[in-house]
Amino acid sequence: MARRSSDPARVREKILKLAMEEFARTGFDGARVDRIAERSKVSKNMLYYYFKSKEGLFVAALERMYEEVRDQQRELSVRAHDPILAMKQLVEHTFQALESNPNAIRLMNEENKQRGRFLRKSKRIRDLYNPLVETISFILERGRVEGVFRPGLDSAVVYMTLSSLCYHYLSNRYTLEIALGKDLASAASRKAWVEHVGNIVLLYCTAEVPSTTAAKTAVMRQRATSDADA
Amino acid sequence: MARRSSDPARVREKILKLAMEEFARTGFDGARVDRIAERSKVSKNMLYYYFKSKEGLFVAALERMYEEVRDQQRELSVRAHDPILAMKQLVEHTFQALESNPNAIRLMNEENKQRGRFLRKSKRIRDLYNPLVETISFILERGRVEGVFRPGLDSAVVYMTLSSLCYHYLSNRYTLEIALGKDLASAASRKAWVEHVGNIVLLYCTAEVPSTTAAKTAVMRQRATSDADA
Amino acid sequence: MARRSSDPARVREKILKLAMEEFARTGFDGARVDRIAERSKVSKNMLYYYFKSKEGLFVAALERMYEEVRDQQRELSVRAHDPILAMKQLVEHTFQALESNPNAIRLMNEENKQRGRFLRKSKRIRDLYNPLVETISFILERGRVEGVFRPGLDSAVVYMTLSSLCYHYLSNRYTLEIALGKDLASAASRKAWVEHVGNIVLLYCTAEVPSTTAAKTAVMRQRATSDADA
Amino acid sequence: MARRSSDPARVREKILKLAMEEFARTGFDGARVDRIAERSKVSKNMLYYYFKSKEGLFVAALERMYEEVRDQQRELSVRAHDPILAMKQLVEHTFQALESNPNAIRLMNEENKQRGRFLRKSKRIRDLYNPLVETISFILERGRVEGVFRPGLDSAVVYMTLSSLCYHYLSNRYTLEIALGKDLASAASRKAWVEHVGNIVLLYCTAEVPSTTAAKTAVMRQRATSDADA
DNA sequence: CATGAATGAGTGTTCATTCAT
DNA sequence: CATGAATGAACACTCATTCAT
Repeated sequence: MARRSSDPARVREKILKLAMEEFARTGFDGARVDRIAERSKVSKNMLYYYFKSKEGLFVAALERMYEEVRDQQRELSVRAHDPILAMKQLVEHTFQALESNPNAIRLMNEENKQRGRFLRKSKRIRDLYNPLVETISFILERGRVEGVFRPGLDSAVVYMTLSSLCYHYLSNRYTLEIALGKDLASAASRKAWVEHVGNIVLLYCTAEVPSTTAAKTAVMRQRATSDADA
Repeated sequence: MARRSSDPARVREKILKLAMEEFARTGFDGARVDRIAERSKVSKNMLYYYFKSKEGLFVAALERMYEEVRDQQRELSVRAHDPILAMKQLVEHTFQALESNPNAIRLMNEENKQRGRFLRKSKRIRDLYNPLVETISFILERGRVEGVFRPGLDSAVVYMTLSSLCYHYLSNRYTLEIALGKDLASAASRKAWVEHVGNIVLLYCTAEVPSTTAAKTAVMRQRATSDADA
Repeated sequence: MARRSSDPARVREKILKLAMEEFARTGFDGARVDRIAERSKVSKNMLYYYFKSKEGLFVAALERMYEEVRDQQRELSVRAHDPILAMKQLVEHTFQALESNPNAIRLMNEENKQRGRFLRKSKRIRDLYNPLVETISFILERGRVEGVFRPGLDSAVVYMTLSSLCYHYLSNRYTLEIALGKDLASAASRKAWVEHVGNIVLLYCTAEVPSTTAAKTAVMRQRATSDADA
Repeated sequence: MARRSSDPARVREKILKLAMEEFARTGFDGARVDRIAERSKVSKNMLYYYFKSKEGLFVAALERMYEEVRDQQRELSVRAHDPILAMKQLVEHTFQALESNPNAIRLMNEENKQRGRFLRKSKRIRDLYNPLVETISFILERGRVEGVFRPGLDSAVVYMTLSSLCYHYLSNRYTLEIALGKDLASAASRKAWVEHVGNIVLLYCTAEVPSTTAAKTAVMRQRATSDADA
């Protein structure tokens, strides 16, 4: 009913959404406050009223992004299945999450480019634990108990391994294509890579444990197929 | 006959060097033409005379960076040794090369952020083949012949695997540290990761080939040690 | 029936106090309405409710300042003593009043800078008579009757003389220090100046009246001492 | 012949002139860079090209003003005449200089309001000696030798006395008019004040020296006339 | 009386780029 | 080849003021 736009929380939200897009698309330096204001149909000063500065807006956008990622990973937890399947699904899910969230990748890259300077300003982000590592721990433990994974595996190492392989493919697509002369955007190419990542992670988790022969063989059979596609 | 001003090629070189630094440090949008001019002690007009525009300068800097990377990889070719050792050395060398060349990482990230927009403008870069993939092919072939690596391995996949794992650790250090709550900058941490990458790549190359037992066992022994460190 | 919020008059007062400070410190243009609101812990709207505009607030602050100055001068009236002593005390008091009231100086300067534009808007200020001039009249008259001051002295001229000499020393301290290369902030320097002003005013009031020899000699004795200090 | 405006020095000069006006009229905070740029018909960036910042421009304007004042006082030195006449002329000249230079007064006031913060930034200003004090020294010395002035006079005190009395009349005209209910702008009023200042300064210089009776009597005769006018 | 949210014109400053010499 | 001076659009940010509740 009011002439002025209704709900402050809604306005904040709209600004934040558009800010995430702008910052992801152009980086912190490339982002234009004017553009964010214009697109969110809010006058520039409101933007400063809510977020105090361009930096403040960026930090808020980062925080929101981290929350979204965490929530997404929380709801899609794959604790149910058998360890090997669970791990494969986890890889797939991680890849898909990153793929469907290009803004997250770009914001993280931006943050790394700035040497974590914005991260350091946000208590909220530091307190956002990553449920993925926990999920991995859970799967690793079950696998160990069931005798398909070897003992002594570090969930952090597994996390870094699979996320590096997923993230880099998506993040560095253009320079990889130059280096390899291949198209990485095709569905086939992506599918093959996800399978490759799953294989390699499982290989690492099952390696050298004698009784895993059956599992490993299954894994390798899949890999053989997918590698041929790539 | 010679003028006192240092010859044009040298000037170009100096500009390029400072431009690489500036672009790597601050990204394309954050980079300031004035700063590059000032630091290279060349008037701004010279900069435009040689490179036509900020974009032109960025492309030239990218080209130069790719050449340097290629040359570095060429001279350190590890074709000599036995396949398993060669692969391990290749991983180490790749990591070290990236680590000692943070500008290269940042420029590549920048280029990916811009969706390859500058890359596309440079014929020279597209023509720059990457000797690393060739080296990997060579090692894989020798490994296959010697019976330590399984057949059917794709050098591109191996390349992507090892470079993802090395690159991501260095490039995304800050967000990884947030996600894991660990310090990735320590020498111990880096060493453990390089060994982990070596292990995982070798695991992939030797997997499921029955006769590789000896090789695999050797690999795993090392891994056991390094994993304990991490 | 009473609301918990402190009564309007008190709020007005608080705002006014903080406004005087802000306007004195930074001038009209430098003053920030937000800052005044924040410091007086009153919402900006209240400020506009009470004073209508930034100008209105400034005028109110000016008025209040003039009232304070007048009240201060009223309560410290020195009508009691013998004329020469009274005049000396008046000078001292004037200097001290200005010195302890730097805001008054700055607000007056601001007002003069604006060519009296705000003064003209305030009937109240125009109606505020200055008791100082009256006091001077009183002292001059008594001095004339007692034969120590010469006749025909204009209280306005005496007022302007002594206030110029006191005011300027305090108001233009920084540029005077540049011009003279001296420190005017020291206690010794200030004391010497006040004595000098007293001497000069008395010299003017007693000049050339033959029978004043005694008074003049006394004055000069003091001057000799204080001039030596300066 | 050139399309772009001819002489850099001329451009700088034009900017400076307009800047002095703007700063004098509105003070530092009230001054608008845009306005200065527009009036001097120079694009805003040129202004920053030459003076680096609004502050830089203000400091430059202050410097220029001090130079002008010094030059003006230098050329009009009154060292020639007999001491009493010389002093009277000096007072008149000082008053006229300030009166014809309202920008100087306003810039000095501004500088004092800012507590000398700009002055401190300028080595040039600190090095600009004030020839006025020297002239006063000269006159005082001659007066002492001729026996019309008493010995032990401090040129700095005389300088402060006369400049306070001249400056304040002009600088604080509006608040003085309020305090006194008089018009200070009229020619008669100004003339009377200048004579008063002359009288008072001479009184101070000649006071209590027995043999000066003649001189003093002359002075007082003039004063009697002028005081009647006021 | 009192408040949080909103406005829009402006505020000092910077940028990549070009011109005349 | 080389330079100092110039451009103009943009940039992040701020201000006094007002509206709806």
